[in-house]
Amino acid sequence: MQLSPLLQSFVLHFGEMGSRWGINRTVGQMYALLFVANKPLNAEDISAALGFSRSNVSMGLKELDAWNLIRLKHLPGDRRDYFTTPEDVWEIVRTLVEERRKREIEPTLSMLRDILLVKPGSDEEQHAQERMREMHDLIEMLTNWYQDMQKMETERLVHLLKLGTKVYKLYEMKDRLFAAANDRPKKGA
Amino acid sequence: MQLSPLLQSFVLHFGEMGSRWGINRTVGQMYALLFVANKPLNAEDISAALGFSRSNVSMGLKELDAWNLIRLKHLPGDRRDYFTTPEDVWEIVRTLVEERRKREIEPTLSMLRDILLVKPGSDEEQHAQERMREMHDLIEMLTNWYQDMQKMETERLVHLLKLGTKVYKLYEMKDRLFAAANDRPKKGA
DNA sequence: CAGTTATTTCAGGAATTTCTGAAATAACAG
DNA sequence: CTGTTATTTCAGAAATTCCTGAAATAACTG
Repeated sequence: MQLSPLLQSFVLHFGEMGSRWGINRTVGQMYALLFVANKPLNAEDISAALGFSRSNVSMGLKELDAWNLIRLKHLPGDRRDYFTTPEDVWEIVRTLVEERRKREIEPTLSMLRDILLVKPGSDEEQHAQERMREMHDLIEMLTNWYQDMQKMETERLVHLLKLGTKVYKLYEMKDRLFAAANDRPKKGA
Repeated sequence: MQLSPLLQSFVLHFGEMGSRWGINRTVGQMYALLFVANKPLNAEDISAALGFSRSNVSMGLKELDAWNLIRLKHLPGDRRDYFTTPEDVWEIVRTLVEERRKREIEPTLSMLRDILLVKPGSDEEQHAQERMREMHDLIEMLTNWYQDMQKMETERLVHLLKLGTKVYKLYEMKDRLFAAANDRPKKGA
């Protein structure tokens, strides 16, 4: 099977991008292919379309499954495994972020917390701990924020993102209004 | 020069993390070291502390400089180059995100836009384009949102992040209030 | 059960990335 | 200009990551 040039360039680009983000190039290509495919694909399809060995495809799919990024399907009367990506692109992004949080961010926070418990033995160590504290607090703030957002349905999240900083200006306005109201003497007080 | 175990574990951890995010392990370690150091370091210091060859340090610093992640300093009466990371951790994160946006996100958006201009030659291609459109729109929305946020001063940004979804609930409340007001018949209408 | 098809595993070869030492360049001092 | 010190460059060695083919396993079928 030969990919059309249109699919080809998409697939190759995502292979490259993957490799810049710590994802194996061929796994990136496999995912790109599954993402744009208009039907579930089996390992043989992928192998043929991308020209990788069957075993490489098997390992790639295992990897993608471990990241919870693909869905296994079965076609009636066919015992091969077919795969798709989730329909919803937002779900894909959420899964990616969530997995990286679990695998990389949490261990990092935990390492930082451990080191911060050690009593510094020198000025150098004390300064290092101050820096690590700053890093810890920043990462924690961002992940807390993300987990808060994570709960929203896509619709609302999109709305909120489109508002951008506008929503904050409104918030400041509210604060000013209340401040003004509190300046006025209350009836009967 | 030998690193204290406290610094050692931080530096090694960040080397590992770097490599999972597409950053060379030794470059990650160099950055971690510069980040926690209580004074500017020169290439020789780094080389000695981490046990890398002088030339590897030179290339690593060049790389970090290309990412705009380090600052060059000079000490009076010393013609060697000394380096630090920016004081502000938020600035570091912003620079990282901004550089990746320029290097990876923008080319991806541009590739997607190009492909989306091609007239689909089959159902397969048409479906692929629909998926790419979804991806394009999502990435564009996230980067637009980020660039909006990017403009805020750190203080305000932190405040907004801490509010999380609360700010959105307030926004919805405002909408409901206005809706209620509009339901009431207007005087003289 | 034997035969067939689908999938996985994994040792080691291939490809890529990273790192080094030696040499080149640069920048200054006397 | 010569000598000294700092930095960069780069070819190839070293290390790591990736990929494959062969064999094993698994899951069905008649």
